[in-house]
Amino acid sequence: MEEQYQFAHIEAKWQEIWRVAGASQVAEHATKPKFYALAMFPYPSGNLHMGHVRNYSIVDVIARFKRMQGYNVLHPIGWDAFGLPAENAAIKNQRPPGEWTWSNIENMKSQLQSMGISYDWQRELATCHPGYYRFTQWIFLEFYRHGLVYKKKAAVNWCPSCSTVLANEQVVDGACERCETVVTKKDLEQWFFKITDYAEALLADLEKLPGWPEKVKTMQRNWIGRSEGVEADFHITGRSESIRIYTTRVDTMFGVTYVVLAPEHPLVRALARGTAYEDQVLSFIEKMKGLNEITRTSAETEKEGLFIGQYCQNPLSGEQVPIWIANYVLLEYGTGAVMGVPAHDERDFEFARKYALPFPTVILAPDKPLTAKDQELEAAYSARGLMVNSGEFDGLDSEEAWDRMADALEQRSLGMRKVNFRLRDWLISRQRYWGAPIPMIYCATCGTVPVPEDQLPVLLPDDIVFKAGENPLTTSASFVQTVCPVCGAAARRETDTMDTFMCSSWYYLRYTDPRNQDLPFAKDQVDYWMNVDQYVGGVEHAILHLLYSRFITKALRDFGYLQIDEPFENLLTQGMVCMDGSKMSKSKGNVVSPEEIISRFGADTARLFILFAAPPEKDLEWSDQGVEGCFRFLNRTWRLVHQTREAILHAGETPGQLDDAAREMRRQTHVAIQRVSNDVGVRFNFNTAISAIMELINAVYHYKEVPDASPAILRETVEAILILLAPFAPHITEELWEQLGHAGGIHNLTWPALDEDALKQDEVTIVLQINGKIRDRLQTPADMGVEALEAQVRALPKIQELTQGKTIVKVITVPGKLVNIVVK
RNA sequence: GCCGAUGUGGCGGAACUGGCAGACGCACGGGACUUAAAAUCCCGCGAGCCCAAAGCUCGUACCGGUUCGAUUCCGGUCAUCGGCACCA
Repeated sequence: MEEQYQFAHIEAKWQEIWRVAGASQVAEHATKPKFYALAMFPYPSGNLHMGHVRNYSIVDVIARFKRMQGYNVLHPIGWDAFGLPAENAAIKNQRPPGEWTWSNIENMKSQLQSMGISYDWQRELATCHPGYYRFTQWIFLEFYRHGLVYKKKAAVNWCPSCSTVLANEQVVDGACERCETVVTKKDLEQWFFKITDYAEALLADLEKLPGWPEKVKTMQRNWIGRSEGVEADFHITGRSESIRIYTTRVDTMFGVTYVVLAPEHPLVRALARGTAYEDQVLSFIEKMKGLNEITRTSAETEKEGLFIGQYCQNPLSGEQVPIWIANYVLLEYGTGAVMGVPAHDERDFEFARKYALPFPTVILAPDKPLTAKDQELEAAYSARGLMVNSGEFDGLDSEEAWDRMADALEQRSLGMRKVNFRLRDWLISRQRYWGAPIPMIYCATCGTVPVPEDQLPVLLPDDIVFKAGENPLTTSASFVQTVCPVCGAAARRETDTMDTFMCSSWYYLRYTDPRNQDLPFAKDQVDYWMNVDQYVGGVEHAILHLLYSRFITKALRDFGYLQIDEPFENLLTQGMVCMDGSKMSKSKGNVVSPEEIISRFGADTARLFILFAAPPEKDLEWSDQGVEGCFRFLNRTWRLVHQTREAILHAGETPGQLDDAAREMRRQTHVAIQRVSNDVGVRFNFNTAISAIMELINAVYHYKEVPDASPAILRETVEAILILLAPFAPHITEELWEQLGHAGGIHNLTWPALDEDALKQDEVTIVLQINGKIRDRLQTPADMGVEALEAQVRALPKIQELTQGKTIVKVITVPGKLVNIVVK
């Protein structure tokens, strides 16, 4: 009776052996090419979920494959350990957030280890460890030193439920991306990172990332939102000030019939002061303040506005136009003021129709007759066309007029070309405890003073009170009260902590030198390992994490700490793990726990299924039966080795003379080597790689029953199966490799080389078509010439019958594949 | 509204450069083994015409085009998903 596949025993055995041996530890290497494989590090929520399993299985296959190909592979893991859930748990349990976090890390670490992933555990890091966040603070200070951090009072996004501010990127559909509470606006003094200084570079360098999915690059482009336009001054009639507007359609400037300011625009109150309009204006402003962000900025909200009693002058036409305020103009974008061109802008059109403002046409559609009356317009015309009613610019094409009018404004010093971005500066302050404290001190005499580098880290205090709705750091007297590093007087510490995205924007750099006590990373190490050759994670980070990381990398490069322009060479965004058509989530109750699957079938089965069920970038539908199928496959592999083991152990070194069946078996082995190498190494289609191995197993099951099956060929095939399968199912293959009498470990082998000669076939099947429709098939020698083949095909009775009475127009022959006879 | 992606059997998916549509797996059906069941092994499995076979016809969301030949290329339509959305 043959031995059973005891996955639990085998997996525990090899995990211990690998752990003791430090099997995946790496250091810089003088000659081997390096490869940096990275999965987005997890938040220590407490338990691994299937999304993690998928993410880490994908990267592990890549890492193991690259190792076998001779690369020096860095494959690290760590914990994105700061954040709100720990703090909420602290409030609930009245225990410190660190306690919750570290015990979660411990638990998830053992779950991760049960998956048999080839991490270099020596490099493990956690962002909540003082040895790490010390350098998060260090980076903050570097940015401060270089003028890329500033503090300003602004109307910021506030999540009432999380009681903290949020970055623009963390507001999704007007709600908090974490808890989905509707975000409000609050005027607060906050710390910002000047990501907008890098807007142009962040946009332009997307071109340097051919290894990124187009989808992610498009999302970043949209988020950065570059637009080319003109700023122009409309002089306010009877006053000294001007209103500066921003427009991308300077060519429509002769069609301006009003100018609109955002209600919050600083000029508004001044312009209304003491006029008959003042009361109305003030109450309109109040009304706008009361609206939440979603209704305020939604395109569906009806446009609403108010004339404020003043006029200004069109800088090009000289015309007087009324000044309005309206809800659809945003203070934060451009100059907070726009010109209204109802005939050529959809929004202005809607607004003008509501308030009976005129809409003169200044650009004619190419096919539109000049007779069309302005008031009969049914919609704004926003495309290019012929300039009319535009003074000296009449008759020009609108695109040419754009440049001429911009020139005219610049010459008269009434305006200038301006590039605008939708991207705003990154708000990094958080009114929370469980994050890296912002290393700044407020002194009554010296002002805002950075904490000196040698005083880092600014440690999180323990003497705090956790209460909902309050920043816990403000309750720690020992933390708040400090001395000024400049003058030594009593001073107050900054009590805000940093956005956790700050911590996760540089962790991939720390892995290259994780225990450095003096610097976030040493130059030679970071230069050796960076950049990340393959990064894998969920598409939900397309903007937040991936944009911030690119920014931090570029800035650190400019400070002289890095040589790279971009952190992540290749990016793979994996799909979600779904069940019953929707993403597995606790709230939907459709979760399958990795722990349960691993205990029932083993880690190898779990890994294999999650890689086999779908290509990595697509969503994956969970199937319990599919898991069982993969388990069956591994059992089949196990039995195959045990059934052929005796023959293999006694096989001679050389196969000798091969018969047809042996040659065909050998061919199939090398077809599989070719396919798996390409699918894993080039295409990242792990599902088809696994299919190819399954096919090879099916083939050898038949071959081993053939009389006189060659033991040497059996050995080559079975060993190839194990090696090809090793990156996917590391434990079972390691065990079976040992059982076949090999020492030294399957994962230390070199990836099998392809024997091109073995792929050659003596005979091939040729498809015979008439007018493109398949009529027959023909076995021919593989090396048959085109003419001989065509002659043979024409002579076939079936082909003769089908072409009888018709004229053969031409014959198309694809050697080794098909012959198509075109008849009339 | 704009941008991007996707659409193939009962299901997950394959077909890499325009050349045998449906590999591989799941489910299902049949058979072998077994006292029996499980496990395992073998065979079948897009639809229609047909008792069946041989054979023929249709078939990759829909309509059309290019081509000897289209799941693949081009134009249009529809549907689903994702991102952005009063950004001037």
